[in-house]
Amino acid sequence: MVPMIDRVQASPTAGSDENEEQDAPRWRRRSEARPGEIVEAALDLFVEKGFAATRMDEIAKRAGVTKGTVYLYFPGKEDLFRAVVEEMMGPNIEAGERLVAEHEGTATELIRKLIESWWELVGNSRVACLSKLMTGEAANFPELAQYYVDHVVVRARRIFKTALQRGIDRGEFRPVPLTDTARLAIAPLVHVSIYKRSMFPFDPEGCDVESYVNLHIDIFLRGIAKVPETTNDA
Amino acid sequence: MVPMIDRVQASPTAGSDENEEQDAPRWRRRSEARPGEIVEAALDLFVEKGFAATRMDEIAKRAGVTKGTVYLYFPGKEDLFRAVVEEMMGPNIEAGERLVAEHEGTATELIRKLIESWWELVGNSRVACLSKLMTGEAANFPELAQYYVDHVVVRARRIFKTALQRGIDRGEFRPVPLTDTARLAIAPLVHVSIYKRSMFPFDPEGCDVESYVNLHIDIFLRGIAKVPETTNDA
Amino acid sequence: MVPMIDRVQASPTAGSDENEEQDAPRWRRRSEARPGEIVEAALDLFVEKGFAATRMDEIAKRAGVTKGTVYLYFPGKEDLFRAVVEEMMGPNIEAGERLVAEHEGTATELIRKLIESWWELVGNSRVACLSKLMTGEAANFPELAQYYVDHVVVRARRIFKTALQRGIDRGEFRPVPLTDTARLAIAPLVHVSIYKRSMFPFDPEGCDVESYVNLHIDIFLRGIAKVPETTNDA
Amino acid sequence: MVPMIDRVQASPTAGSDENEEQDAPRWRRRSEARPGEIVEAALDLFVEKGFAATRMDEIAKRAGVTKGTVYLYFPGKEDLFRAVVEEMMGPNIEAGERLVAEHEGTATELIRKLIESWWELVGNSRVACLSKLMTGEAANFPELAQYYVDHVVVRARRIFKTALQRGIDRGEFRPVPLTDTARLAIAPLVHVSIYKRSMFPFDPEGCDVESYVNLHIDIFLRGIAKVPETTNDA
DNA sequence: CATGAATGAGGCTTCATTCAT
DNA sequence: GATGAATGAAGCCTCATTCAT
Repeated sequence: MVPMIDRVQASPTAGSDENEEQDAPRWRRRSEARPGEIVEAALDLFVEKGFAATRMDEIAKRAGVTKGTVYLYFPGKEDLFRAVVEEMMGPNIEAGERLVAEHEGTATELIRKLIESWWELVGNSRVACLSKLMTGEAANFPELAQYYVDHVVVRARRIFKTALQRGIDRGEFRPVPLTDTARLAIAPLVHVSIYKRSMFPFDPEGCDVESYVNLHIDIFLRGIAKVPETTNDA
Repeated sequence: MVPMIDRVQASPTAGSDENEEQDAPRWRRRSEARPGEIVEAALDLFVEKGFAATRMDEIAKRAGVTKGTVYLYFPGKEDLFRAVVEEMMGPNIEAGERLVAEHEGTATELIRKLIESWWELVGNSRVACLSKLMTGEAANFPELAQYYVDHVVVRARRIFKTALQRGIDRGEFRPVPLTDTARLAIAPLVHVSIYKRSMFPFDPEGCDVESYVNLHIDIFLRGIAKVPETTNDA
Repeated sequence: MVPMIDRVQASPTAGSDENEEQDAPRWRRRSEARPGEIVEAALDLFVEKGFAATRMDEIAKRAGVTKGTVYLYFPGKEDLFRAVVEEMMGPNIEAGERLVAEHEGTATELIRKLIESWWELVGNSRVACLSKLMTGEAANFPELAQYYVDHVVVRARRIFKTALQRGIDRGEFRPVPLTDTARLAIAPLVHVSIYKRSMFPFDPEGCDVESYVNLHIDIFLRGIAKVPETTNDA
Repeated sequence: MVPMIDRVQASPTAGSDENEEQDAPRWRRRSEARPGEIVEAALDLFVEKGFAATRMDEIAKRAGVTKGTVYLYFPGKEDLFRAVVEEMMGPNIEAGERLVAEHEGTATELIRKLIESWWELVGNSRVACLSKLMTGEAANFPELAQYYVDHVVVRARRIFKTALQRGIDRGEFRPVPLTDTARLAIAPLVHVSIYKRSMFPFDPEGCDVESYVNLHIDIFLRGIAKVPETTNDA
């Protein structure tokens, strides 16, 4: 039983009015924070090991509680999983949508900004875990997969399609097919955020994601840029 | 590719060691084929549902045998998993390596050929499942992940790095950083082959992978092409 | 009977030790009533669902308190069960014993009175629950079962045996075997009070217990009555 | 692990072709008998301790198998319970129905025969356990209780009602209310068969059920017999 | 006193694995 | 070889019990 340690790591900002001294009471009432901590712990483990390979005990221990406590807040393992997914699928897409709506300037700049802020807001945060999670569990949770595709994947793609269309209209981009091009704008980002959470520790060639993303922006924008005469023959 | 199954069912006369006489069963399972069928079945299920969520019963049933039979060929579930992974990580990289070694012509052409044949040989076949499989199970099978990264990921990347270097040397490509650019050449391919086995059934916007891959080649090659004067400011 | 509950809610001014001042709560639960309410709630549920299938939460909720409170009054679930049983096995037999001791008149009248008053005092009240409870839990609480048999069953049977003996002595009844006849006098009563708490809700043919009991008295008394010459040959 | 002993006790007639010598194989294939043995074991324990208080391990051990084996034949504990109940509610009522249909002779004789054969066929066998079982679990398995009442209780009562009506028509019996009288004919039988499985071990006054049943027949038949002039006023 | 969050032993159930046939 | 009944360790979940507030 190491609740203190875990708890301290999980909520470093919690406030210093408790657990400062004395002889370790078995537990402490903190009901408001609990569900959140549990979801966090569950997210980490589900992403790392998958749904089936994650034991409820592990989740509980990482959240600084015991098995039974998890069941005070979630009816079962699947419900916890759903809660994790739903929690992550919150308001993150909206930022991108606002960016597109409010942008004034070239579409080139907009695309650059979208990719950069996607990485900042999403790719780097725990929300990016969602990609890996859903990729692994789509077959086991079809209705969640559907929801994820509809509310995250397609929506994110639409943002890029809008920006691309604007660029084409303004004469900045070649007339590229919107859907697949949007996919190609996003694919390297999603891929790297999945990769980061799976193969990365084993890859001997390190990767500075920042540079990687910038390189992607560079190549991608050049790749779709309007040119006077065709340089390549494809 | 499913070679074992095809061979066994499609060419009943091939192995002449035991079906030569008697009352003509149309074909007879050759016992040597068994492990192959089991590995095939296991691959499908592991890829679809993950290692932990796949039951030995299912694998056996899909392979057309009973649970006990699986244990005649594989000491345990983990061993079967390793066998699956190892079977897939076979000779597929070599084709690419030969392509690079033997290619005569522009690097642009080489890159195009590499991507196209990657898709044909790998991305389209069950070997591409490996990406999804390893992505999901890396944390649970670290030594396999390490092996996979070393023998597949890094090696594939090296092929592209070689081709890129050649293009830079010949003045076809801008001087791009090799590793990340190689990653960006591959990322959309791996991503789509993973996506195809997870979210695809839920994506309302269909995807013609052929066009997608060609579009990727097009944008990518333009993106790294040498240009007389800078078109974009990045 | 539910005396505790009635008293508490019906006489808010009774205990003047704590509700004398302030903003007039209409009534206030007197802490002495608590254990009684809990026992009542527990009885209901134990009888309905059995000991093992009854949760402490349910008992607490039905008693209007929380789980923790139950443990202020009873050390554990088994202790609560024992308390329930002991509470019910109180002074109810004595009424019958007094009836027999004080009765002046025919034994026929006495038997009739015993059965009628048994139904009024016992069969109709929650004490009759005890039959069902002990029947179901005898194997799980042997020492309680023993106590119950000794102090309730055998004692009740003795009452009837005494009455029967008196009737035989006075020439009202045939010389019947005392023990089994006493059993036969009681069996339909116990049976109906158990039945009422289990199958009754499912029985499409309703049952007016009053008539049933009177019919039993009638048939039973005719059945043991002394007759000049045998009508039946058994 | 003591499977042999249990198995030997559970099926003494099984046949001597096995387990005679040698070094005790861990288990032996006997799939046809298994479900029956498990139901038997489950019945015993459910009757003795109730559904909730009976552990699957116990059932398994008494059936001479292990926990997991039970789940090869029954999907879960509740299903096993249902199977037990349904198994017992088989063809036992029909014997009574045939008896009534085929009887030629006095209604008095018929009633006597019904009660006697009820005890032989039902009261004495494991089927009588059903009464205790359903009495205890009615609230927890309402649909089973309903089924039981409809197919056993009401049907058995109808048999007696028919016999009573015949006796009244033939002038053997007084005009008694059919339903309640039928109940009174059965109540002592059901009660004793429940009692036998709960309080009996604790009752210091032994009970020869044979005599008890005969006494019941005697008193009951005298009680409903037609008499020249009314002796009692009820 | 009363609360209810937290605990953890114990039961139900699954499933990888074994082994007599 | 192949089978599938049987096993039993391990995971999910419940709920009697504890205890800081």
